[in-house]
Amino acid sequence: MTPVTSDSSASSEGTDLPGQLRAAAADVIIERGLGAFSLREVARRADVSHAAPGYHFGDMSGLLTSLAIEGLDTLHRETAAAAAEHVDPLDRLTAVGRAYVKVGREHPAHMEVVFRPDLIDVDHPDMHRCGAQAFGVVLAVVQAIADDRNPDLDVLTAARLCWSAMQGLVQIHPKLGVLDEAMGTSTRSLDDLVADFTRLIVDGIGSRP
Amino acid sequence: MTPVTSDSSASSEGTDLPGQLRAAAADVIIERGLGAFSLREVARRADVSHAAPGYHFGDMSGLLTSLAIEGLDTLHRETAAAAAEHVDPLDRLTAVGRAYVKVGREHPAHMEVVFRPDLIDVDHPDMHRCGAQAFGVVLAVVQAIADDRNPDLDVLTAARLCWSAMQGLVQIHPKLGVLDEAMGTSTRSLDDLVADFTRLIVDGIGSRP
DNA sequence: CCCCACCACTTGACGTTGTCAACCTTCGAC
DNA sequence: GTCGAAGGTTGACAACGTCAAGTGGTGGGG
Repeated sequence: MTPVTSDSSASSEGTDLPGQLRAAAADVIIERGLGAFSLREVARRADVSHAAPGYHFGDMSGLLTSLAIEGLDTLHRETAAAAAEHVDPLDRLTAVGRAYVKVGREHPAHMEVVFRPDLIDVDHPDMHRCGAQAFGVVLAVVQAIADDRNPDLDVLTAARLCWSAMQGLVQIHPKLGVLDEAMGTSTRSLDDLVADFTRLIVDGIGSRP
Repeated sequence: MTPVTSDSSASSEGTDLPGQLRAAAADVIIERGLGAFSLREVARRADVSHAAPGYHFGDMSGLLTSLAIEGLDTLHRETAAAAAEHVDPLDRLTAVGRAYVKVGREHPAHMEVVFRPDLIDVDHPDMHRCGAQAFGVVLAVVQAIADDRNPDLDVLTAARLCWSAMQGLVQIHPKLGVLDEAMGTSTRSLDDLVADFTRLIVDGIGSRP
């Protein structure tokens, strides 16, 4: 019945319905939020019948998983490109962090869906592949820092920390904002927070002078 | 019509329907996941009519918000209690981190809902209050570290980093697990990762000897 | 004793949703 | 000219969230 291919192979242009459905899905998520997401609304925006998304992606999880894979892929490409623009290891780490939150800002629907195991199929092979590629970028940058200044560093753990801090930041940044205005503390932009975090992670918060 | 009180005031015991509904909701989330959450299933488990949850909490967002507030409250109490058990600032930071992931492990439904602005009402006053209290614990511990070893530390930013890292860890830990077995790297438990992260955050990943 | 208002639900209904079977329609191969 | 598949559409179904209206019990005033 349903092919469940989710191919993005629309050779030239114009009639890539899976792609249009992904784009419409991202729009719906941005405008209405993931809580009010609906396949039928996606179909309506793409001007196809209500069952067309199901035909191409099997079910809702299939469509959202496809979106998540796209998100992980651009995350990989953007962070890799940002890292390649700098030679100093610390500059590279900061650039990767900035690229991370930039992807979160420019493709909020994609990034919102990446870490939602209840909505997507986390065992999809492409999820594994793209996730490992993206993590590889962080790993390489941290390795460069270790080579440059701290040969004894546990690179794997440090890379995990960097990823956790960036993802945590993207997730709780809005909440930090309201917390700030409730406590009267100064609000900082995402980019500034990335720079702050990078410096703190590198230097340590308890560095004895 | 609907009271939308969501009071947890069931004086003695036995007939605290809002509390039973919260408990049932947590069970549903744990067993079926947030994606398959349904008010009617909650009502079924509490053995009440399908509209009872709506009567007490207004709508689905009301029930989930109530759950999130409960989660933030136990997060606040558990981390504060853990911090009080140690005097050395570093031990306290590690203990707070462990308490954070412990709450995430023992009350997964509550913690899963805390950072889902699309499902809950993030502007609920109790959300602000409990969130600020919980953040206050982290802030105090980081302040102690600053007093002890690094008077120049930007305490607010450092506390934000700690919270982001912990929350990011809770969120992406399952993904790290599958990444590990895909890359052949060693898998670490959540508690071990907390200890690793704490040490790295304190010492810095680029600490020149 | 009666009545009335209120609380804590229940009942019933409506519109929307995800999913699935069945059905068209176009198109290239044989 | 017929076949078969690709790429959808149509129709149906059960489950869902939400809301208006109804119901039983309880407590207090007259």
